[in-house]
Amino acid sequence: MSIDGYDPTKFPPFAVTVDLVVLTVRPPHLQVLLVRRGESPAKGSWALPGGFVGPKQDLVDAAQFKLADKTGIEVGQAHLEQLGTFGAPKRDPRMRVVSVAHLALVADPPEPELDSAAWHRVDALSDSSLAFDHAEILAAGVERARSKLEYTTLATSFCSPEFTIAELRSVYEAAWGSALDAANFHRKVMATDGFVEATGRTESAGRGRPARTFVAGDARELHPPIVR
Amino acid sequence: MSIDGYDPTKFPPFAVTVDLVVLTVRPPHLQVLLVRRGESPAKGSWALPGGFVGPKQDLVDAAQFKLADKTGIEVGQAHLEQLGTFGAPKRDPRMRVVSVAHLALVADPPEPELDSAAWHRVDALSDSSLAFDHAEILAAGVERARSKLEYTTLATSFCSPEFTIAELRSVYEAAWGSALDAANFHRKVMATDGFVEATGRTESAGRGRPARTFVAGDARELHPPIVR
DNA sequence: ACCTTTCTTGTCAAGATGACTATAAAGAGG
DNA sequence: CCTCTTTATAGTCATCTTGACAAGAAAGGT
Repeated sequence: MSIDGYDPTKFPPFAVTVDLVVLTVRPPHLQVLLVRRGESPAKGSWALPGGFVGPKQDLVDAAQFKLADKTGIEVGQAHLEQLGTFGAPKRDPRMRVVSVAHLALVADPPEPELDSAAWHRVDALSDSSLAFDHAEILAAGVERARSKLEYTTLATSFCSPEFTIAELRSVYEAAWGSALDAANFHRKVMATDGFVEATGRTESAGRGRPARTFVAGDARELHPPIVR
Repeated sequence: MSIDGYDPTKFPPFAVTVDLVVLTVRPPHLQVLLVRRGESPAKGSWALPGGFVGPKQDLVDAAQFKLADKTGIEVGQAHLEQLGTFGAPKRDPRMRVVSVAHLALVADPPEPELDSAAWHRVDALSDSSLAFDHAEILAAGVERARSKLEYTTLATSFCSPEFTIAELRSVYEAAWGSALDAANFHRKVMATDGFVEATGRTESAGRGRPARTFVAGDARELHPPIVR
């Protein structure tokens, strides 16, 4: 090893993968996309979608590719960010695998084509039902999403392009698992410049007064935050 | 590749390293520990300390080890967290290297023993003066630290075990580069349960009324946050 | 026509914030 | 020893934000 500890010509062998925590909201539930493993180890149990990073592939590109593969969602249709890297020596029993986990937030996803993939309620999963350390990764993803709802405008990523304030509120309620006061939420959202922009149209949800519809604004951070 | 995209027995070859963003506050400046590269590429330029992850070494252990190696700071003496993973295909010209960056916050560090390591003011570094993509990693670390000061009690990690409110305030001022109202800061800190705990002692800084000293409390999050 | 439902606006008291003033407790210098 | 300067800490007050709730608006159901 060089004095810098940085001579990659003699490196220990690692495999690098991406794993995806793909979240969506179907009120009143927060859901995650899981795939059933077809091979050992942990054959038959549910796992996060993931795969190898190609030799010349950027990390986020690998995640984009896997997301499109599993959900049909293309670049720009979903929010995608790096979540964290999980590389405990024994996390995969076969060899040393370092997984760069990514968090994806999607709106109105189609049902998965494959039987081996399905949406699961986050609050109905037990830790032991996921393969490898995926329960830990999922927990990190859910906590990241929950906290980013507080101080960013990311909630709009869970909504269709055009949405009502009530739909936006249902995102918060599903993610946080608690009810918010509709009037105060409305006031708060409207008071934040660039969070949402009115379309001028309305949408009737069947019963009750029709709601005005909005599109996402260009603000990315919330000052002040929406508190849990 | 298996149907899961997860057969690590035929993996593309990656090197995995850890890089460290080690920050400290020497009022009124936020400083970062850099090492001068002794080898090509980028020989002679400054870089973040880092090194290989051992074949059976956990990521955070590799970071701990490097931190102790460069600063003499042992486990538990500093805050250490994973920052993010940087793996662009050409970030190292020699081969594919994925670096798991970590953020360390230390108090009162000793001067580095080696000439090849030194503390640098964060606000006096130009992007082009750092090797590889280390300017990007440093920027991510600084932004993480700045924002965590807002909503966590991490500022105490930059202080000696026993500190005054003014010292705590100087951490915020150094990190954010702006002055805070001493009276309001004092009120805010004292109003937050578990942020600091009084020792009963005082400490004279030469001139002015001596300040009461405190130790870090057991709270980890700030409700409400201290706003920038 | 009336009730129910949902969206939206308004009210009000309590709490938090920012700017500022005032007092306390030390050292410095005559 | 007595003021001046400096820093720490306490207090004041107008303004802003919040949470709880009431009330009006606009639809569908019966």
